[in-house]
Amino acid sequence: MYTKYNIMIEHTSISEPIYLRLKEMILNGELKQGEKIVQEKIAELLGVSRTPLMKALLALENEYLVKSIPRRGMYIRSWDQKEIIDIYVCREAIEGMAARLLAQAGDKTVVQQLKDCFSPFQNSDHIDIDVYTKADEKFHSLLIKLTGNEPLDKIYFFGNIHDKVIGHGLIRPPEETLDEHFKIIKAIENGDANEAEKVAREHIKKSRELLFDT
Amino acid sequence: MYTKYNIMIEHTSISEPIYLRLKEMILNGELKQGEKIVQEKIAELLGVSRTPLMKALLALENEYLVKSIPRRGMYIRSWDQKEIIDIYVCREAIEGMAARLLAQAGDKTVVQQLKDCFSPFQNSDHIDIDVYTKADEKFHSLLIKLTGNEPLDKIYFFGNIHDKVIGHGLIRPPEETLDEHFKIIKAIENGDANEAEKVAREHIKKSRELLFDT
DNA sequence: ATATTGTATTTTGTATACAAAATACAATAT
DNA sequence: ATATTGTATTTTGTATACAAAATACAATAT
Repeated sequence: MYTKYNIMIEHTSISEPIYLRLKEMILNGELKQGEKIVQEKIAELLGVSRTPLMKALLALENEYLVKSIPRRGMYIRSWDQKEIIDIYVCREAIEGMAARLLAQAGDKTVVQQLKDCFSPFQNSDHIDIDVYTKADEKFHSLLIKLTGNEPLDKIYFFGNIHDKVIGHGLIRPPEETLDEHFKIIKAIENGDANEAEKVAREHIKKSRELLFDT
Repeated sequence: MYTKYNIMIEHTSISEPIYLRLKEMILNGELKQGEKIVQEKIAELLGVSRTPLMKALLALENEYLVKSIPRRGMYIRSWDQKEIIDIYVCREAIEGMAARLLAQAGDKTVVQQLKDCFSPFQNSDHIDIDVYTKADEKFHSLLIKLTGNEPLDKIYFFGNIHDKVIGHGLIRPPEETLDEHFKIIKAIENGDANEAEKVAREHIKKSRELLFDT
């Protein structure tokens, strides 16, 4: 037990750091898929009470990372093949629309930021997979964020699940996807909304089709 | 105050009825946009404590109906013009994809259910606006639900905001939209995925453009 | 008259107590 | 040996207490 109410001044509420820690624990596998979250246990582990923990868990439930069964408890979510495909279909719709919006907006700084994600790999003969994976994640979340459409960003919580599902790797090699990324950026730069949406969608679709041999 | 723990056996938790009641209160205007939710007040009004109320409020926050400002409180959300447009853009992406999926699925019962929404109005010379509004809401939520894509349904919480925003009416007259609805259904029936997505999108887009003269 | 400060009141965020439900597991019956 | 019942233990859902932060508002200074 610790002295009440006189520590922790770095944040507005402890729910937030709890939320972040739990998310980290889920994504890096400290908490395993299907595992039950016994509230008292996790609360003690994190040195907090159940109230802010519950708040964090509800937020994670909304992001599809935690599943609650009433009166039974909260569980780390696991995804079967159908759910993963369904999530990729959502991504296809969301990212496609994002690419369209960016193409319509015609903002040079947007194009620059997207290019910056991949410039380190452009003339490199060996691409470090871990670095590229990070860049890829960055690119996809940036694509949504840069639209400035807050609701669109809010419904794009699938990015997290993505790299959890495929186990910290890539579905397809950088040689293949790097070019697709540039095609998306190019279409945005050209202000070709239809093309931007089309290639953004195909990019996601190809990965989905390769995840399982659909 | 009421006797503890021995009433209310019709549901697994009281958060749920609280959630439903609050949602109703927000949508029918009992709670006004921008209004602060003083937890103790609402909890007393509903005859519950702050704990399950908070749970309900967090769920509503995730649906964009409530906005939380840390340490300040929870407020009924209000939407400015940009947000409403952004929400319609999301709907365009989601409903467009839903129509595509249904067209690909080629399920006759799906088509029938969609037709059933509007069959009462087909040969009628006078359409009751309230009845038609209900049918319209039903159609749009059904379009998503029938895909069987749970994540897609989860991110489609904008339907609520829709009729809140426009004040329980319709943006465009039934004469205009009824035909569009049938066009969407027809494309789904024909299994024409591209056409289905296209007309579903145009349908939303037209309404968006009419909401404000964009 | 307006701005500033200080105090009282309200409200939030968190911890905790406790009843009811769920679960574990031993004792008993088949 | 397996199934069933009953009891003990664990865990959840809810209410509530209390500190700290936010707010309201009166008293004082400019």
